Amino acid sequence: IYSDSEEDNSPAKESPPKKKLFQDNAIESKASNETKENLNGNSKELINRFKNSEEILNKIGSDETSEGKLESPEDQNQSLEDEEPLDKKTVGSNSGNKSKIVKNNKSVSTSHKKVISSQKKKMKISPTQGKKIDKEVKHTKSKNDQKSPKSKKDTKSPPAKKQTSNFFGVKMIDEQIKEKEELKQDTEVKKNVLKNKDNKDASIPGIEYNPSKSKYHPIEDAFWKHGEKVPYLALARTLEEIEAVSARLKMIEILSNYLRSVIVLSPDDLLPSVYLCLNKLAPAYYSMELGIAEHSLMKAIAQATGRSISQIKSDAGSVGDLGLVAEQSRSTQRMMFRPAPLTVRNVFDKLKEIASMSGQASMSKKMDKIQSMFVACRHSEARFVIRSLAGKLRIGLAEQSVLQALALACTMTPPCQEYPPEQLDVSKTMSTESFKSKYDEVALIIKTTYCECPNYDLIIPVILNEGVSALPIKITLTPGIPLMPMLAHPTKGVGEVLQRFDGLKFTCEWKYDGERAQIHLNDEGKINIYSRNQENNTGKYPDIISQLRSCLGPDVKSCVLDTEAVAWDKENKSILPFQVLSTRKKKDCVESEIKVPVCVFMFDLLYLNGKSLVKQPLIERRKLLHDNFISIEDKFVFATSKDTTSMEELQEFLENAVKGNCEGLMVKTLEFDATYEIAKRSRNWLKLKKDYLEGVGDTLDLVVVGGYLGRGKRAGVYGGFLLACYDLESEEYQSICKIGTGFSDTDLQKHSELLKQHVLDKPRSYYKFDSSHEPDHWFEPVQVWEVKCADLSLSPVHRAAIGIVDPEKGISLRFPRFIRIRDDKSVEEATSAQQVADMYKNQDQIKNQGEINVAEEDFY
DNA sequence: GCTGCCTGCCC
DNA sequence: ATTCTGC
DNA sequence: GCAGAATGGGCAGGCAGC
Repeated sequence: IYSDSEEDNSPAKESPPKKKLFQDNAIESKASNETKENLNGNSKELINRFKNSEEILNKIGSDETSEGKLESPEDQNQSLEDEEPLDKKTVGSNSGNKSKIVKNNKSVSTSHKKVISSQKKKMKISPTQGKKIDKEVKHTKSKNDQKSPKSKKDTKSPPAKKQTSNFFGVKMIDEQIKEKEELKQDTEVKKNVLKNKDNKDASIPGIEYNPSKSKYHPIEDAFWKHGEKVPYLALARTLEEIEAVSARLKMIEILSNYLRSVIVLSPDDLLPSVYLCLNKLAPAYYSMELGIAEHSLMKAIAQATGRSISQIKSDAGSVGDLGLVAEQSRSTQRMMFRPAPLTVRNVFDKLKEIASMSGQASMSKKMDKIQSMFVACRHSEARFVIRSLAGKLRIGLAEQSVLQALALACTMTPPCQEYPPEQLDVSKTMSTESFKSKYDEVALIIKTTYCECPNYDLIIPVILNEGVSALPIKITLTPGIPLMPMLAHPTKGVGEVLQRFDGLKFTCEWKYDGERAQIHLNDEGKINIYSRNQENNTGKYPDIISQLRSCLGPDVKSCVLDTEAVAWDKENKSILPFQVLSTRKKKDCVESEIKVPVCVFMFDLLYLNGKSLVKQPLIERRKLLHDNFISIEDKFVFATSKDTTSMEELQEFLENAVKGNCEGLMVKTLEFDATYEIAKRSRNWLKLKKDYLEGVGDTLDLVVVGGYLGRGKRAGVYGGFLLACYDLESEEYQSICKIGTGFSDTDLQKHSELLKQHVLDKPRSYYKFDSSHEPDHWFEPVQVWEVKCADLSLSPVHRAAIGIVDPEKGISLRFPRFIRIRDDKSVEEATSAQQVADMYKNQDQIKNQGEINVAEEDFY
């Protein structure tokens, strides 16, 4: 493995003098972006690529023209209205450089002001007060930043997720008022922001619904009556309260209060309520997709509000959340008729309808549907409807907490009682300890059931009709229904593995770079295959299905196997890269047409002949696996494993796994804590990969050339960046990857502060990139970052080392993450295109393939 | 019928 | 996938 | 250490628009 960091440190190495960057003579832009010939990137091609190093390639349209066009003119007409003073201040305190920034990014900054202004109006806060909010938001931020280590505790400011600070205005305001604001005030203002309601909204029944109040009464505190449909506003209010809190126990309590009301008053709405909280439509294996995401959603919002897409887009950029944008846009709308209030079931049904639409013109039908929902939204409903459509609720509560809340609700207010129920709050009638132990018991039952049968359509009715205690009897692990898979924790080295499993028996297995495949065989001989996320992959693997029988032992009637499906080169008996596997067709595959064969590596057995094995330790499950299944070359084989506790052997085994084209190792206890009980612990295994090790793995030093405005908790800073390597030959900065992980919150603050001083109004002519990666802001090349990755890949869109390994494809990074700033390197000393190409060619998998090719050539 | 964009799902 | 953070 | 939420590359599938 080529690790450049050390070599590069020696300044002796070619360090090109900073010079002719701006001489155009040398630039003979080889960027011949004529797109062209196009075979589609099919698998055969990829395989060939690994067999012969010369081939034909396909190209996805490139365009370097992205240089010029920055923003559409329409945004520039926005009136500045009453924010003028704020605007002036913002610009005024900028140094010359910065005022240019503001100008260049007019669309972003003006529209942002607009959002702020609408917030102000909504809150009925005078302009001065409004400014104060901005200040204070920033105040906490910078405080966090400056003395993070020490004052971490007292900067208990509202969570970042609620902040919508002005990206550009922030700094100067901060300087002006840096003095003495109390954090307490800050918190209070924040609270007001969240609680304050529109006058217009004040008349809406249910607006005061508050599931977070203490001693919540499921009947009296609800604002709808027994037998009525649950108003969507009740759920929206619940989600709002949850979002305003960061303590998970509190979130669970809030949600459980809402659920208690639903259970008592409107049990039929429990199922849609749960689904809406999870942002799911159905079990994953039903393959129900909305087919709507950010782009379509922006279009829908634009249409519904009569604004332009680019306005919506730029608001989304500065606010960091489409849901909030929608909520704010909506309030400016005047409506002739007030549509009927939304109900929970109503919203859920509409989402399902949207998902079920397909075929010609389905997109515009979906748009209509979204708009009809949108105009019926009141108060915060729009925020959550839009987020549901976007696929993320982002309230700090998800699957595990929903299950926990369900458990709490069912414990306090047991389902299936007559109305009015006798038991509304069981915790009042028993000791704290006995309540707690009952609660734990219920939670474990619900979670276990869910893990063995992740299907709320089955679980919720049983809870409602027969109670939680019926779950373990009625709903059990069944072949044909996927179960949650065991996952693994990353570990930083052999040392950490030995430390964690100190004194325990454990086994190590090669970690294959393929796709998780859970293979089910039921009593009737029916076979199903599920992905790691319970998607139904049965139609994707007819080859596995037709070959499964040959690997079954004589006594196997039914089973569930845990395996990894890996692209397989039969001739050379070797593993092909993940990228090859992923070119396989996904739907309705026909065995005879399969271009990428797979080999299945079996590593666990979860069910055999009618019996669940999840409570058995791995050592037993593995024995059953080996006793009942037969290894078939090229088709079904057991994962290579080794039981050892010797550090040296472990190390060596890891090296071998990497040489064998594997990612690393999986390490699992055999006896102690060795069951497959996901509900108790879902990451019970360890994974050990080469690139986790400190100082090992591929590391590159890359130049930051662009930034993307952050979303959610990254609103107000850049959430991701575009990185480039430097090509000495052409003096180009060639895009190599985007990066968005590895940063602490402080890192992000600092990066944003620095880089916003180097914003360009258009990319430099020597930046090479694909238009699909156009950042929100371009930067001057001013900083080098050390970045780690797991692999280098040939990329259809990135341009690094284009023309060296492949005439039309550049190189990109798999799993890129930020390590640190390299202040000791100038941008021209960044990893070069040639070095990138060398690193690509030096990868074990490429070399392995290369050796085979060489051998073949010799043979002929 | 072809292409490009968007989406969802693998990692 | 990786990584960071509040609890 | 869990749970959740930020974010990555890259593929096939599907629809819109030509």
